Formats: sequence, structure tokens, C-alpha cells
Amino acid sequence: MPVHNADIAAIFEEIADLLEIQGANPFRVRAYRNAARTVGDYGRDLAGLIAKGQPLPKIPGIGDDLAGKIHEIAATGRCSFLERLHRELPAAVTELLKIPGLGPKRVKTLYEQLKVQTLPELQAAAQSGRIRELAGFGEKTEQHILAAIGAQASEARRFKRPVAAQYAEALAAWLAGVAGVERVEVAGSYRRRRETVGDIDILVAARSGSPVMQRFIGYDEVRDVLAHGETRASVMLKCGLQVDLRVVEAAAFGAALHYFTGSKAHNIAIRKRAQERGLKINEYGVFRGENRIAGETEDSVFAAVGLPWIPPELREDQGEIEWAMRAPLPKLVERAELKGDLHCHSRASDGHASIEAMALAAKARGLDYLAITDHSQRLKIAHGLDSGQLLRQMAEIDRLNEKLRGITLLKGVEVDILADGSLDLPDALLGQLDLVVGAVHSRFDLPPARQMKRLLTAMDHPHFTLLAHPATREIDRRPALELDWLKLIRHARQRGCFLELNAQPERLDLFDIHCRMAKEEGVLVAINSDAHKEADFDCLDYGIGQARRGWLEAKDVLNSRSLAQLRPLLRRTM
DNA sequence: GCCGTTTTCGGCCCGACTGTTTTCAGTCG
Repeated sequence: MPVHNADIAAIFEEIADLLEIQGANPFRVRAYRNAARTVGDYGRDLAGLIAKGQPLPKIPGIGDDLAGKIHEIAATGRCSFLERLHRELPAAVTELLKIPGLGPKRVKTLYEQLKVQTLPELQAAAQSGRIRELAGFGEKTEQHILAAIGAQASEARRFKRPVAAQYAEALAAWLAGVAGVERVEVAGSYRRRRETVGDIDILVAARSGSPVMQRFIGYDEVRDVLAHGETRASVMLKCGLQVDLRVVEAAAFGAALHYFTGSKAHNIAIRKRAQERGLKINEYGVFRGENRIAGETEDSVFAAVGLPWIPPELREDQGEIEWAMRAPLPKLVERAELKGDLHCHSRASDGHASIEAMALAAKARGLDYLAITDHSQRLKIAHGLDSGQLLRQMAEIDRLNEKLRGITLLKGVEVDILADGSLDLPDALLGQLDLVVGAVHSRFDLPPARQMKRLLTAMDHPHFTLLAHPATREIDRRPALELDWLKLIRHARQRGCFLELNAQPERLDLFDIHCRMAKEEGVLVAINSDAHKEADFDCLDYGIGQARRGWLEAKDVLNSRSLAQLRPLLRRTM
């Protein structure tokens, strides 16, 4: 049973929960939480490194003790320290922390006073009125607990970007129209362009006396008001999405925007930096003693701690601060820099538009070239093309290229990578195409070693160009393949092929950390729409967001090349 | 538990809102 970074992170997170309930030193608790996040986001498989006998890399926040625990978990899958904690406190109590309003102190009280360990026990205690009897608890708390247990199953989820955008943008536009409102910005993980968002954070600059707070909690889509004060409010929308609003004066907008954009880890790192310089940062500005020295713009906040403005997509405390101290930050790729799209479908397989219609739609969105990559024969459900059908399509593309102006079509295919790594169409045919996009659409359950072999074998094929949606994950539906990413990326470099970042918002595959790994290893990434209809080209924007989170610049992106620059790259020489 | 250009000990980010309290602890972001 392989140990993943996520498994190590989960153990550290559980240790942090249990220590917190025990009332341990809060900074010790934080050390475990930081370590959980650092390990969970770490780009390389730590247990894999250890298994190969390599030393653990020096990771900030991981000292001798935690490194020792990582070694133990990697070797045994267990952590004796966690097991010791379990002997003192049942594992189930950490579940109680998931109830909003219940933190470590209250969970400890519930366990010690009422012997409550599980959610059903908590519910029973609340229903029988025993919770309100406890010191520090009351009737309202008991009611909230009952309501939260009822809501928990249905609403503990994250929202994909298109859904979040729909609500966030509409609400932001509505707030912008309220009297006295000067600026509105959607902050939080949405602004950092994370692939999913747990809630929406909206920041408003308003003149004093603006009714914006009242208008917010009275918004049509609001189901519950969770909290509201003078400057801050939280609501639950009917769709189950939580929205937090913060209102500040214009002079503090930059500081507040930085604060509410996060991430939390980035903010902590920036504040520590401020502290080292004798400054204090809060959402109202940067202060030296009583004097506010910055805060109107984000630029001014960063400048106050000796840094350039850092793009929101990089604010994860994943080295962006250290990088900015010693070198210019990357100039992250923008949508306008994409010159073409190397993966889309037509009506010939499972698309909904003709090749010509797709070409015109791509041209209308500023693209200069478009590869038609319908599915191959094995994918029956998508009406995959056999050799004869693909040959006829190639002839059709030749005819269209004579007719079309301002866009060039490339002949391609999204060929199935079969379980043994072979490709689903004959070599002679693949060799006639401009590019071969290979993809896994079946046998996601192969053992990791065989899955890895499958992909490496496919890349060894002389005509293989580009690996589509490499992890094959679909958000909330299908987990990512367990791959040795560094090995895969280095193999791609060696074989002269490329990786796709599939821009469909339910895929967003490559992951951000693997984009960054590809960049570091010198493997170009193609940001592709995988469009099945004309409007899908707009998905490229989601791909750009993910690419930016992966530190990619235009030079790291295959389809930022002009067609003339691209053609030689597609021609395999090995 | 981590960490070091004021430190190997003594720090560790900061403020708003709620509910239970009569001045604040707990929770959250």
C-alpha cells in the first residue's frame, strides 16, 4: 500500500486536531498544520524518495522531529505518536470539529462532560437538551449544533469555477450598484483562480453610511444570514454557497484586498516579514506604531515589506516570497498569448459542430490555428473514427484549409492509449497527421506501476506528440491516476513530446504543481480547450488560470508559439 | 514543533462576530 503525501498530511492534520482538543501549545498545533499543508502540496512523492534511499529534501517547517515522523509513516504507513494520542482521546472526536461553531475547547468539554464522541451522539445530546446545561453553552448554541448536523451531509462541498463565477459575478455586479459603493472585488480563492472554491469572499469599498451591508443580507438568493456586523457579514445562498462580505473605506482597500485574497499561509508569511521590519499588517493597512504607512493599494502593501506586487495565483506560500526577494517573478501567461488550440472535437465523433464551424469559432476568439482531434475507433461511446473515416476527415481538412482565411486547421486525432500502451490506430496513418494527441479513456484501475508503464510506452511511439489530460481526473467524479510525475515529465522531455493542460473546468488536468514541475524540467505544456462545441473555446480561460497557478509563462506554453514556430516542434525526430 | 542579520531560548499573524456573559472566551476567516 503506497503512502502518498496526502496520507502523511492527513496524519499530521489529525495529530493537530487531537493536540488542540487536548489543549496543547497552540504553536505546536500550528507546526503540525503547517507541515500537513506543506507536505500535502509538495510536488514530489516523499515516500517514493525515501523508498529509493534518497534523503528527505530540506522543507521549510519540517524539522528533525517531523522528518522522523515522515520516515516512520513512509516506512510503515502508521505513526506511533498518533496511535498514542488515540489511546488518550478517541479518533472520532475530531469529526466534531467539522461542525461550525465547535472548536477544540467545546469539543473537549463535550467529550469530558457528556462523553460525546461521534456526530450521532452529539445530535442525541443536543436533542435531549443536555448541551445547554454546560457552562459556556446555551440554548442557541444547542440549536446551531442541531442545524449544522442536519446541513452537514448536503453542503460540505466545494464548487467548480463556472458555478462559483455565476454567483460571484452576479452578486458583485449587484453590490456595485448600491449607493455609496466605490469598488467591488471578488477576493479569496476565487481571485487566486483555484480550480474549486469553498466559499466566495467579496470586498467592498464604500463611503460611510452606505446601505451596502443591508442590501447584501437582503439579496434575493440569500437563504440564511449566518452573521452580520458593521463591517462583515456571512450569508448562505439558496444553492448552498457561502458568501462573506467585508466592507472597508477606500483608503484601506489594498490592504483588505491583500488580506482577503489570501492564501492564509501567504498572509502569515507576509505578516511575519512585516513583523521582522517592526511593522504590523492588518486588513486596514501597514502600520509602524500608530502610523499607517501603506494600504490604499496592494502595491503599497507589498512595497512596505520590500516586495514587488505578487500575482494572486502565486500567493500560496510556495516559494513566491523567497523568489520575489531575489529575482523578478515570472510574467505569467495570459489568454491573449495563446495562438492556437491543439485539442478539439467535431460532429464526426462526439462534438456538436462541424469542423468549419469550430474553425470559425476559434478564429473569432483570436486563434490562428486549431487542431481537429476527434476520438479514435476504440471509444465507441464517442463514435470514435476508424482509419477510413479519419482519412476522409484529413481530406476534408485539406479542402477547408484552401477555403478558410485567418485560421489554419491541423490534422490530428485524440487516439486512445490502450492498456498495454499501444495506440488505437495504425502507425502508417498516425504518421500522416500533423499531431497525435494520446489519451487514456479506459482501465483507470490498472496498478500504478502498469499505468505508468502504459503511458511511458505510449510516449515511446514515434508519432506520439501530446499526452492529453494526463491525470485523467474529473473533479468530484474520478480521482487522478497515481503516477510518478517527475519520471513521466522527464520521459516526455527525453522523447520530445508534450503534456496537455486540459482547460475543461471539470478536468483542469495537469494540476498546478505538475505544470510547475514541467516548467522546471523544460517540458512545454499545451493549454487546450478540448472543445466539443463552439462556446467551449471560452474554457481556455480556466486553463490559463490553472497555468498561472503553475507559474507558467508564455515561453513554457506550446500553443503560445506561432504556427511557423510550432510545426518543427510537432515533428518528432526520435 | 520550528526557527534565528537583535535570538540556540523565547518567540510564533490579526481582528470581527456570537453567545454567554456582565467583561470575555471561543470560533472563524
